[in-house]
Amino acid sequence: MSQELTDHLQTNIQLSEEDALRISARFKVLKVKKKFILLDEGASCHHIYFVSKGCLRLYFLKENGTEQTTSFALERWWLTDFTAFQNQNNSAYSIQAVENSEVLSIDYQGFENLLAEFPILERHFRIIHQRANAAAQTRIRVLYEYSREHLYHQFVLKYPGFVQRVPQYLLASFLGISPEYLSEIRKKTFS
Amino acid sequence: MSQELTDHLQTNIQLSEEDALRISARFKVLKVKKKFILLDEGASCHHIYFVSKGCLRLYFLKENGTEQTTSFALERWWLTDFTAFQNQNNSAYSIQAVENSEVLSIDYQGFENLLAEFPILERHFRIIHQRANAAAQTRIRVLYEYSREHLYHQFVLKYPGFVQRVPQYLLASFLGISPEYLSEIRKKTFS
DNA sequence: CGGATCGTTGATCAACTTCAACGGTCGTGG
DNA sequence: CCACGACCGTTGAAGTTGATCAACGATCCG
Repeated sequence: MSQELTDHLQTNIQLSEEDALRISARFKVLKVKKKFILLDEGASCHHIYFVSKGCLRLYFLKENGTEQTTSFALERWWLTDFTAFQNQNNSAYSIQAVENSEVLSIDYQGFENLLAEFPILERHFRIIHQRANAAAQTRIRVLYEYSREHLYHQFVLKYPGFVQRVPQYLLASFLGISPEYLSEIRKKTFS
Repeated sequence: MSQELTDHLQTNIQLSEEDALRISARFKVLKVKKKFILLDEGASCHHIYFVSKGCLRLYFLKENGTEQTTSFALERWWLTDFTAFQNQNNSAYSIQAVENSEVLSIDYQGFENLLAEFPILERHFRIIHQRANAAAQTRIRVLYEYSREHLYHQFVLKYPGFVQRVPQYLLASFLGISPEYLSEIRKKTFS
């Protein structure tokens, strides 16, 4: 039973406390330590995850062997490899805990059942996904619009607290730059 | 009344022909010529668009004055600046017809009313948006994973017919490269 | 036919990567 | 609690990728 999930469920729709609890009970609670791997690239992706505490990251292995982080998920974010989840095939990404975290998970069938039993949730997830889409549009835009250096400065301005929470090499990976270059950028900034 | 829309609406949900027609009737039909601008950057974004025939593009103006295309929408795709649409404020993008097109549009309030009257549509759009999210995840991934040159080759392989439909400078813009560099890539390819 | 737009070419330049090396720090086992 | 090793961040040199600018040829359309 997670307070974060029941709160979250009630943000977009009218849902009784009872129903919120009944829904919340369908999720499995995972308490994971920093660096724990929830989903391994190549494994079948049956679950969707909700972060109730902590932080996860989604990443994959590039041809040159380095890890490329494509997203972080903080409290109250949903995360999975949506392509694999929908099509019920193997994941092209891994998911790892960046901090000690509490994560709720539900598998594909459980999720479908939930939507069938509580059709009001269709609206909730329609809104969640529509917003995620808006965010993705913006994300793609800034990748086109700005230099990597500018991207770093923007990120620090936008998420000042978050920069402290992740090691620098993960931030570099997320921004799509080498740790060395990020180091150079930071040096420039402070001098 | 658009055959494309009624067909599209019936792909994810059970919907009677009558209801499909009744829904479809709420959309305004726009027949636009190539290069016609449906939405102008900075204008208020009240509508969401469904492409029934032809092709649209979403783009914005970069600081250096060049246009950056971030997506194309082909038949049966939904398109808008989702951030602006949701929040009912001004658009950060423009939308232009790439070819002579037929487009259906509905404004924010009309869309909300439709969802209220036909709640089954929540499911339809939940699925549409979930899929769009999966696509965005993949899009972001390839932007990180591959060189611009590789991106071009992949694109040609994946959408061989589409490359013929758009002028080369728009393709370059979408790939995030200069027309000159695209020209160079093509030269290398054929020699 | 004439003008504007589009694609190409080559030269120079900026952004960012790669590699190798070094110093600091953190956590773990003795 | 200390010592050691692994990992992390930094530095500098050399190399790549792709942008920018200017000029020219081709093509499309009125």
